[in-house]
Amino acid sequence: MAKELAKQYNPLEVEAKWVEKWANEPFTADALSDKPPFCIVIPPPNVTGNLHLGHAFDNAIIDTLIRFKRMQGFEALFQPGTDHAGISTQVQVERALREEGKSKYDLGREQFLERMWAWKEKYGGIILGQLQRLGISADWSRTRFTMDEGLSKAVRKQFVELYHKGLVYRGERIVNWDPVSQTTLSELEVDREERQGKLYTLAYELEDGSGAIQIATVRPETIFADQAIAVHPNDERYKNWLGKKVRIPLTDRFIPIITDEAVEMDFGTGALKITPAHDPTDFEIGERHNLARPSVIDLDAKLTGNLVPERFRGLERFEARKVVVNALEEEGSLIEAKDYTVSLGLSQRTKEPVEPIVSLQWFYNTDEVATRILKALDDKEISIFPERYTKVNRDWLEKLRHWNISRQLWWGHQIPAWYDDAGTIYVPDPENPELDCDKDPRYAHLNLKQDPDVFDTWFSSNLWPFSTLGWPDLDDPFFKKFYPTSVLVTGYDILFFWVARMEIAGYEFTDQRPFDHVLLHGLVLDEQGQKMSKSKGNGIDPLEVMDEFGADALRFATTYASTGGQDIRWDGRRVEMGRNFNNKLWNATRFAFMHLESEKGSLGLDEGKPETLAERWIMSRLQRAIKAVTTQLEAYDLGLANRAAYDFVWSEFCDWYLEAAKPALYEGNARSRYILRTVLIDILKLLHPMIPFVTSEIYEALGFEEQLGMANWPLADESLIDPDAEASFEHLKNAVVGARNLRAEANISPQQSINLYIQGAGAKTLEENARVFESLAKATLLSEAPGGAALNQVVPDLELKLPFEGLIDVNDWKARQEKRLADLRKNLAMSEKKLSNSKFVDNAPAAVVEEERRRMAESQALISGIEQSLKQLH
RNA sequence: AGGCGCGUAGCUCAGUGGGAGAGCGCUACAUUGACACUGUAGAGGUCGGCGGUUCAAUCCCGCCCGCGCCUACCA
Repeated sequence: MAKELAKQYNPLEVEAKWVEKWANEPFTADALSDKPPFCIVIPPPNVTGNLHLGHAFDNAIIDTLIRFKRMQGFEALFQPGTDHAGISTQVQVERALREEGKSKYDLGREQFLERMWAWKEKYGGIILGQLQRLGISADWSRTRFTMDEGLSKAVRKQFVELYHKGLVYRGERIVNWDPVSQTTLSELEVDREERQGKLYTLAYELEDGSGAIQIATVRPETIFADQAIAVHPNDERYKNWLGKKVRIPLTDRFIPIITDEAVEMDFGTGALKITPAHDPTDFEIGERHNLARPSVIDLDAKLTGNLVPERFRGLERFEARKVVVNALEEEGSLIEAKDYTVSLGLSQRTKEPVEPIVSLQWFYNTDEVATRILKALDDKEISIFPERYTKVNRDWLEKLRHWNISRQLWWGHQIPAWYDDAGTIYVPDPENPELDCDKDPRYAHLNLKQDPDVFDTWFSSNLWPFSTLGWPDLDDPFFKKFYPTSVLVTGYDILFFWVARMEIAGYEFTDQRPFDHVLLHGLVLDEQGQKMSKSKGNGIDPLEVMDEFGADALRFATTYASTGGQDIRWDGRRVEMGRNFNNKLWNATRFAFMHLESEKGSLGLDEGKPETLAERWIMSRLQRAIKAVTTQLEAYDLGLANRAAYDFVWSEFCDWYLEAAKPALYEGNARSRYILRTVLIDILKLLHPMIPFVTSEIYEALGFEEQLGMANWPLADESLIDPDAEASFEHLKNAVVGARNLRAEANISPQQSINLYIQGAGAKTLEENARVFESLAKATLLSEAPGGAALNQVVPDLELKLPFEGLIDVNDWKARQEKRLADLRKNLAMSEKKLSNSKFVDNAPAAVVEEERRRMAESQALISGIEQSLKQLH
């Protein structure tokens, strides 16, 4: 087992080796095993995307949980895959085409899709390779893609069944149109942004010449599609005008004045122009009053149609606004134009202002299933971490609108609906959903054309937790074993987009929750606390980070920063912290190996119980660390688990145990070597889910054939928890720190050994562990108090005397002691005040009162000790 | 307009109803046989402000100030 380990840990070499191993021999899951299942499906990244920090963060968390559970004895499945990501993928290919001077229409649908698939083949594997670089233990033999055959069947089944249940329907509704990508968008794909605009007040003259009604609008270019002017039914100002007709400015068309409760009386003039085809609110008002909804804006966002005076036709909407406003001013219909902040809807993908248009689209009515999910959330069928997001989830479900599931794209699942010449809809039968209607003999006499549109991408990724496991094949062993999945881990920003829609699909199609738990984490922000985005160019490339510091360092930073669903401001110092820690672990291992080598092949270890104080202490502390890390990982508190492990390894194992064990180890003590090895192995196990590479490498170097990821998670042995040893070791530490402090005060060089006399209640422990103490403090214990000049150091239960004749800055030393005294006296006063307060003594728990008494005694002892040593100075 | 989160050491952040912690940075030492991606000893905070509950508040409650995010059909 002896291995030469480099003095400094080199993650690149080590990680490359394990990346290859885990890619070629992935952690496969056995659907038929007896072990309890634990499954997490990956939030599928865009198939042609590149790894960014959000992915790295998310997958590091997932993999930490997966590896932890696998070691705990669960049959763990990390289900990987990618998403076809309709718009953003198609946009990429169209951009490439444009560089060739072509459009998708030049190629036609079939050829264009061939290009899309070629693109997918070329770039589709990149992000998975990048995820492998992170060391995630996904079952790569089960990689899925939303447009795989099986998953496509699932989507088709979803649509067909919903259609026959009457839950998806085709209807004319107002939708968000992106004139650039030429498709509709769901509410969630539209970002709201505040923009500086104008609020125009326009006068509409009454037909009878008795005056004019004034309305306020930010979109004067849409007046040509106006169908009415609406006022609030209670609005006294307009009572006498109801039913009268007014003329639309710049035209000779007249529209009625109606009432509707949606109108806000105190906004603007209290009168609202109703343009059903170009505004969602107006559309609803129009529906209530059976208004027509003529459109005056086409799909390229240009003014169009007979209602538009000829001189305005063909103008782009924003250009049209300027021209129309000028004309209104000339006509005298423009009363006022004041600055106004408008909330504008922008396409998430193209950043173009969205145009509300009336259009024939497919909608999914989720009202009923939403009610069911709300109950499930109340019943805790699904638990969300952090808990507060449950309410956010609920609020969204409560005011769900019907979901527009059709997209005017070519890349995706084409809608399996056909129309005959009369426009009648044909959808496959639920019993035979794969049979296209135009191939169905029953319809052979008809001229059927398939709907050219595809489904919203989320209308396939909502099935992900079960479509990846084999659904709709209910007998698929993976579906049976791993569904419902255990935890869904993702950023809170896609709670609505994806999580809620998986809940919908899960209850609709599998009649149960798709996951037991949802773990939502924060977003990774840049150093300034801004969201990272391509357009801002403020992104950090995780691949560069891994190349410089190692994937383990990045993963360390990730779990370290993962607390309570809080956003994470990027701070490279956390990665350095991880790198330094990995190096520390590596070097502690190098040290351990010096004492674990054996020429004869046998390690010659004494597998006994811990005996010395240091051994009892470290074994006790180890049990506590095991309990802490386990509990915190189980509670998804990765940040706390990380800290518990870090502190134990660095501040206890390295700083104290290794140093305390040195005398025995250098003598070759067989039990010390055994304890050292035991603790090291458990440390590797505790750290492995967070930093899998370095721990796997060391574990292998220790001579284990089975890789660490398959090893058993350590169980705390309560019998090894030893409060006496912990208290005694505390004395030892206090004494060592006190001695080092004395040395520093006296300006004695670290190489020079010192003599020390120690008295007090803790002195016995030190005498019993003289060798360890002398080694740690580089001191020799004196059996008698020194007669001459000495420097004193008082610590709890101990007083140290350092015989000292040399020169020191007495005033400096005195000043420090005085400051310490002042602090202690303050503490003492506080303790006295509390203990003399009968309410405190009566009400506080006995243990707290007892602790206060102990503290008071300690303060008193320390004060008198320090006072004495100050006196002796004179 | 509602909802949520945040405000703790110079910086980035943990944390708890019973005298506040980490990493980095800073000061001073140190290259003894794991590690300078290191060790040792230090300095540094009235835990945003004001009230309340409590024997006890940085932590619970209320109000206020600042920052951020998410929802919303005021044109």
